[in-house]
Amino acid sequence: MSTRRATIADVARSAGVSPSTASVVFSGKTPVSDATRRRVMDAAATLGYSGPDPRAASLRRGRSGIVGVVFQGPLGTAFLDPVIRLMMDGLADAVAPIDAGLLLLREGVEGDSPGASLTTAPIDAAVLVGCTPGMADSLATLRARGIPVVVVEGDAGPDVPRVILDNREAQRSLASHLRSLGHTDVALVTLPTSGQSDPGWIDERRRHEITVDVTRHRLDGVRDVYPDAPAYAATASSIDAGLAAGRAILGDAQQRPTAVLAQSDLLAAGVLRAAAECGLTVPDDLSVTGFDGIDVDGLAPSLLTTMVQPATEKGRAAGEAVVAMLAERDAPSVCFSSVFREGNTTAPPLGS
Amino acid sequence: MSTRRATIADVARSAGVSPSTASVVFSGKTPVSDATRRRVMDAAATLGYSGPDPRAASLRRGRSGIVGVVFQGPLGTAFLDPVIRLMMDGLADAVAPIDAGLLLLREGVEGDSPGASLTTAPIDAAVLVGCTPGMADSLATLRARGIPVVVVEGDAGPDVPRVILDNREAQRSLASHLRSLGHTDVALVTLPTSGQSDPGWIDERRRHEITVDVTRHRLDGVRDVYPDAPAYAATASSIDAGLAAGRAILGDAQQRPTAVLAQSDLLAAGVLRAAAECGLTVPDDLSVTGFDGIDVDGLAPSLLTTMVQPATEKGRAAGEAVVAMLAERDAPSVCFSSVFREGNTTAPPLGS
DNA sequence: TTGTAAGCGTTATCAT
DNA sequence: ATGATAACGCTTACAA
Repeated sequence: MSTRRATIADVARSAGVSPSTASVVFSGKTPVSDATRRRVMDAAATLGYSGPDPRAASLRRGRSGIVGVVFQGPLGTAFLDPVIRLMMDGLADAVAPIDAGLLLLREGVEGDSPGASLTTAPIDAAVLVGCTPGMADSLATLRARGIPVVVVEGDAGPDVPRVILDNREAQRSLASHLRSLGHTDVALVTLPTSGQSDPGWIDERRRHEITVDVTRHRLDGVRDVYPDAPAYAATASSIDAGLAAGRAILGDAQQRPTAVLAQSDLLAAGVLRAAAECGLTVPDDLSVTGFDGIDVDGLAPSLLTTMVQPATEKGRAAGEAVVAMLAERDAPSVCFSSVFREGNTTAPPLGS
Repeated sequence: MSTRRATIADVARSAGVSPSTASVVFSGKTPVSDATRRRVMDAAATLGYSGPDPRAASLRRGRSGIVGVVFQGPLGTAFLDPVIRLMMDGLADAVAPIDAGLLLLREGVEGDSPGASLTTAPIDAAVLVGCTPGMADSLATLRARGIPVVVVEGDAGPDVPRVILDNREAQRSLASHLRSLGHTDVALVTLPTSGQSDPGWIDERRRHEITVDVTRHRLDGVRDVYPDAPAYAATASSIDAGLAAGRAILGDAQQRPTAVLAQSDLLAAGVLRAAAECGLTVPDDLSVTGFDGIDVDGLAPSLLTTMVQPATEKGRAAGEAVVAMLAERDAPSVCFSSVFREGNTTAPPLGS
């Protein structure tokens, strides 16, 4: 019993066939006689050979079968967002046909690159998630390596296929819905305005410092209808962050809006809670809208009036773009539409 | 301008050095004179060479720098569990020093293996998450490939390092707490009893079909104190599943327990909601305990009485085990202890 | 259907 | 500090 693992050459020799034949038995790329196949498999079993070494195969093929998924924050944080989770499912689905795995990558930490994964990961393609401050760097790195990239919910220039949502229009629909109900005094809760941002009212200055596309576009959508609606930025897309924002918005009984537009369902759930704290009945005293159309665990029987976005589809589209690019085909950018869903959290303002 | 990408040999030639020297400039494994380094870097820049091809490097080195993380269900579902998310963070942390990436892998689908990722992924080690039905198969595959494995919350036999929790003892602490408060009539809500299971009461037969270690051990912990406590199995660890279970348990006003032990905080949050539906005040009319000690988004101001488990630490330990094994060192199994935390959801039963 | 041969791009070892 | 050389284990034209 030798110390080194058997190679396909060993198997071939032991089976009395050529290495190429043995290779083909495993890859199935060429017909092989049953007798030969059996001999090879037997030899493999005997030698404890469990198939071609993926490292060698990927060098030879020029492909690793791995797609990188690049996030900015801690992984656990990224997956807090239900939309991201759904997207991952769609992505996994779409790359399954080419048998690709998903490698979790964190965007280069600022300054140095200690664990320079982006520069050394054996990936065939990459999916950039979200429009992040470091995206430009990541993109440059990837491009230098000649690795195809697709961006989800971000803008990486004309040459990079993107998968996006009609954020502005969708958010505008929600605002229009409120206006048609008769609301004139609304406020909004936005997603974080930058990678690292404090909660608080968005003034003119801060308005111009919004680096997160999604946040800006949805804000614009509201402003299309309510140009002067005050906006409060949350620190994350979570119920707790929404609760905090809701308290800030609803705290002053003298100066309460009749409706709050939250930029995500999770935030809206928090606003709902804040409303309850303030003794407000939704939708009678206050209307609340969300965004995403996910199932917020534990929110029932409330059903948010929201825009349902095809999150899984977005991931699938990104995956399909990757597959296309790896097949040397063109990958078009795609923009998905969100669908209005009326729940039980919106109604005409009191006294209208 | 040739069509093929520059290799390290091209760079070396262009810089007037040997390939080995150029290689060393990039790997930093051996001192190189400043002048030489500069020449090589310049040549690389000129040729658009962005560093060694990871595929070739990994073949040569015998290492890919990738650690596989094996789940059973859809990725998005796995990440629903906050404990898993935290574990991923710890894991990512622990493998960062060896600059390893995390590859998401799904346990072989039943029967055939269409996208046979486990058999062909270029991974140096693998982390199996949870005790799943298919674990034995995955393990066999990995073992045949000679890939080191560590299991989190599962049992893969004596040779496989494991990272586990004192589930039974921890759950027993909670039960003891309730007993010491005076509760004699308790019920419990368990995690799913198998990969695919319906919700419902656990009878003697089903009791023996529990394939999920965590579920069984925590159940045992309760039974150590309350041998006859009825148990209701949830379909998932979520607020909604806990709500459903809570309704089943609390629905009959004539036959209500005075306390419910849920096997996860999310489930407990659902039970809390069910209690509210039934008009019960917690903890006066009903005591509820959780398990995990996570921050349930939106649960405040309720604070569950629960066992706080070091989820991130578990991931870190798994990562450290991987690092050890890759360094040919022994990786010990570790068992973490959970810490009792008294919240505001438990109290003596009414009239005691 | 099977065999021959030529790399894929690196890096480790051992000299110098 | 640098260079020559030999693998690493596999796949795929192409030939037979």
